Amino acid sequence: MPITALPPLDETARSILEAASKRFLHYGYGKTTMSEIAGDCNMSTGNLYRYFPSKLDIAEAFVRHLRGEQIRRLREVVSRPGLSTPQKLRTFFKTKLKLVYDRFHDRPKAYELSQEIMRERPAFADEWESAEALVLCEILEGGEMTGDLAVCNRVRISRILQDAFFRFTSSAVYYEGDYDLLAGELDELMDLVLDGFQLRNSKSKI
Amino acid sequence: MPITALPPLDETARSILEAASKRFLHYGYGKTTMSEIAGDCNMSTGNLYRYFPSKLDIAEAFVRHLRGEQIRRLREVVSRPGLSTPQKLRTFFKTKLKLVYDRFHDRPKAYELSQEIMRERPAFADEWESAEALVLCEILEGGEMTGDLAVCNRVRISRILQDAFFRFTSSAVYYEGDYDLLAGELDELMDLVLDGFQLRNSKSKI
DNA sequence: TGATTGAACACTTCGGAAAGCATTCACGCT
DNA sequence: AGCGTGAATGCTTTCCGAAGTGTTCAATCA
Repeated sequence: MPITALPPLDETARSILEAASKRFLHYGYGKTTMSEIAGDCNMSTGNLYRYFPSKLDIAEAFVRHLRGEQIRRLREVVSRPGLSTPQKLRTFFKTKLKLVYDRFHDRPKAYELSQEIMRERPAFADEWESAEALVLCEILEGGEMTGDLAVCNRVRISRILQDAFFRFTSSAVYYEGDYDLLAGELDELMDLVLDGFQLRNSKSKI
Repeated sequence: MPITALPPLDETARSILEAASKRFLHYGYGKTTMSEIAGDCNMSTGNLYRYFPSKLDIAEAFVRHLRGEQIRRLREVVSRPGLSTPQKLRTFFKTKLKLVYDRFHDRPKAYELSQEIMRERPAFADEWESAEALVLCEILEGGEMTGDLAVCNRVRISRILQDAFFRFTSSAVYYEGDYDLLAGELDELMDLVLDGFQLRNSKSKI
């Protein structure tokens, strides 16, 4: 099930989500209260619970939305015509770096919200990693078909790639790191990884 | 200047450091007071400041000692005779994974102390990364000389390798990850990286 | 004179009471 | 029945005075 497959929300639920999202983005999760959300929607706090099991679930729905957009974006840049498999892999991770970096720097509340959810709902973090891995798998599959890449255990290799580029997609670094520096290192690591793939491909063709 | 080059400490300073270390390991940094350390050394709190500028500096001296041991250990396993350059690289990162993993799991106070210092003294974290990079550079240099490796910008490649294996040496993962799982992924990533090096080496020989 | 002391100072942490919050539920309203 | 309410509940956060702690320094010691 793709991460973007949200259960459809009725109109009331959507207005709750919208009101909550605005406050989450502006004031942060902790500084937003259920009564404020209820007030924005002209309803009582009790009624919110008819539509969402808890405050955290409202936040999760919102983050799910944000993440869905990210996945869509990654899929989009990667499926642009004329890109070779190596170019796709590079684009994938560079786009991800840029997305996380930008979000961290100019939408700090959204960033903080994601962190919050990931801590409280580890399963959601896993789901998200899998959704990304799926996009990687598709790139690898494309590479195998065009002969750009040796046949491999795609699921496993996706995981290994996620490990390899973890530094550029984890938040730990963004306090210290300047974007161009990170992007430069990402490029060089990608060069090395692609050389690895190239060797495997030429070997497998013998 | 290697990380192990500590300014020599006079006897009083050493006894302070020893007393403090015991308490840090047993009770943690926060739960250890200057008066306790002073009491252990049969002196007044004021006198501690003749030997260390602050409590944090005592802790730093201790962590510096621990880290020095780690570097020594890494250097040792890597310089065992009969190891090829690829084997050295693999051993380096697997040892580091094991060191961090073990410390996190069975010496939590020592781990917490390191984290504390790294947060308060980012410069120390950099120094530590550089000290490790130096060991990597030496491995790469050895590889170039024996022809196992193409000539490269060793400092840069060391950095890239640190990036690539960041996930296995950062702490973020140890909450979730089981050791064998991590070690398995590390091995596969190393396979890929080594394939990359091999391609570069064969190319450069043409 | 250089090492050492311990009281003084400013800052942080702590504990318990008060306020605020997410969540529930018995009850209207339509 | 289904939508909605708002007071009641129990948990968490916030205050704020008191105790504790890192650091300094004028005085003492050897």
